[in-house]
Amino acid sequence: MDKRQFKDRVYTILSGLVKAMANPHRLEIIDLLGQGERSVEEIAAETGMSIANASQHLQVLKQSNLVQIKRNGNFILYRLANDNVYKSWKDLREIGMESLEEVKKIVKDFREKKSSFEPMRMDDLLSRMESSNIILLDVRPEQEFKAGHIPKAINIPIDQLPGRIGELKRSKRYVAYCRGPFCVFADDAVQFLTEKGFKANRLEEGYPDWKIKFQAETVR
Amino acid sequence: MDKRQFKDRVYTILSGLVKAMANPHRLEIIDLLGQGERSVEEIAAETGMSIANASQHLQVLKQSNLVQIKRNGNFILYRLANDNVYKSWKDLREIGMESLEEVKKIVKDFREKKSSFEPMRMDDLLSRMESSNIILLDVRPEQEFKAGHIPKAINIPIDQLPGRIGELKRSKRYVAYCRGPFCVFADDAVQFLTEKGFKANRLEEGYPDWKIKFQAETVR
DNA sequence: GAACTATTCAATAAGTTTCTTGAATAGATA
DNA sequence: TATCTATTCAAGAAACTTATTGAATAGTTC
Repeated sequence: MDKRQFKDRVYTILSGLVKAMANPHRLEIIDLLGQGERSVEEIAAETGMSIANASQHLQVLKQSNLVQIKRNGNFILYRLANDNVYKSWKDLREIGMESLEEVKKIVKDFREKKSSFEPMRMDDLLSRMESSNIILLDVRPEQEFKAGHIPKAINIPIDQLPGRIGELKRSKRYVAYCRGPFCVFADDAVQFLTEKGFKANRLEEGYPDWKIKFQAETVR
Repeated sequence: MDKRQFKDRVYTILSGLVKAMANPHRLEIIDLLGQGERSVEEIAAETGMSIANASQHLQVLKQSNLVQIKRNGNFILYRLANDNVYKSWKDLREIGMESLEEVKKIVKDFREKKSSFEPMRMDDLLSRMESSNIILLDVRPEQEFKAGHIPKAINIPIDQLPGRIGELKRSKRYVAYCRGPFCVFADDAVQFLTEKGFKANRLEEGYPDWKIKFQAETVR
């Protein structure tokens, strides 16, 4: 095998991997599976796709070794094959968030309606949490919180927030996080809390970002 | 704009970015541009493509904001738009190197003909260089070495190596590196040095990987 | 073992990507 | 201003990708 053949083969295989990610639905699936395993039905419901279409896209991801399956009763559960998959998605997402004006604008416009405060970055949060009166609020569904969360966070799922507002204190600043930058639970929480007179920001990143940043070694 | 519209738009734009990377030639171009800027002609020559085809692929990368251009005399020079682009490619590459058996096998088979020693990882290298008698050997063309290299490395371009073998000492161990894991200059160097009775390994990673790992702050 | 149910498969039509060829362009040099 | 040269554009054929539909499957539960 000569140099050119070697390169052609390697780059062709790797481009196959990239092609498997190169679809809006499949990116959304990868982002969702960053939360933990899901059945085809759940994936279809959360992403607004038909079941047959979700299944087809999941086959593409499976054939490229980006996801793996496990049977549980009547359901087949899909999960990301390893942490590198989410890490790659995160990097691609960050190119978009940092250098595509179009993405920046859409995200900014969408959030502007929900909050006048800037989102907080994870690096800032961790340094501020020590000394200040910040409370970290995980607004994902209970099951996801139980599967893993940022230390010291309290869990009030977004749909329970109106009923549990009494648990919160006006003297604190609340920083809400959820699944990632494109998850809107945190934006909804910030909007609701701000309207009720609380101090609230969203965290730019979500739980999976914290996990790959700080738990990489322990997870392996 | 509702939640679903917001997500559809963001994921569609980001998938456009991923699609722009989802081609073997374009991945090779990104990898090459990790070394520094290049003209269309140089890119075509180094990757074995026709000029028209290289140009067409460069247009795709440019339209997705992955590369930028600069005119220099008669030539148009292409370069990566920012460090995140190489970082994303690196992560995708690493999924392949770590979890695609097919990639692992091709790389292993190709290297086996060149060397019986395992490649050294960057993390190992840096800890060993202090105390041991390792010499780091950059076998890229002189111009690339001058544009940036790993500290303490000496530069002997692969095509000058046979003529300059007298500069090397048999008491040392030589660790050769070049552009990245799929660059074969280092493999050729290791093969040559081993045949001449020197102790030599290749470094798994290349210069751009060192750069984004250790120079990220200074470059920004 | 029968019935059930989540998931996959197969076929199709519309849209997209790729490479090749040869012509066109824009900018630099003389 | 004319010439030169690197790069881009345009057109077309072949090969992929995608969503939809309805049928098939495989594994579980009763």
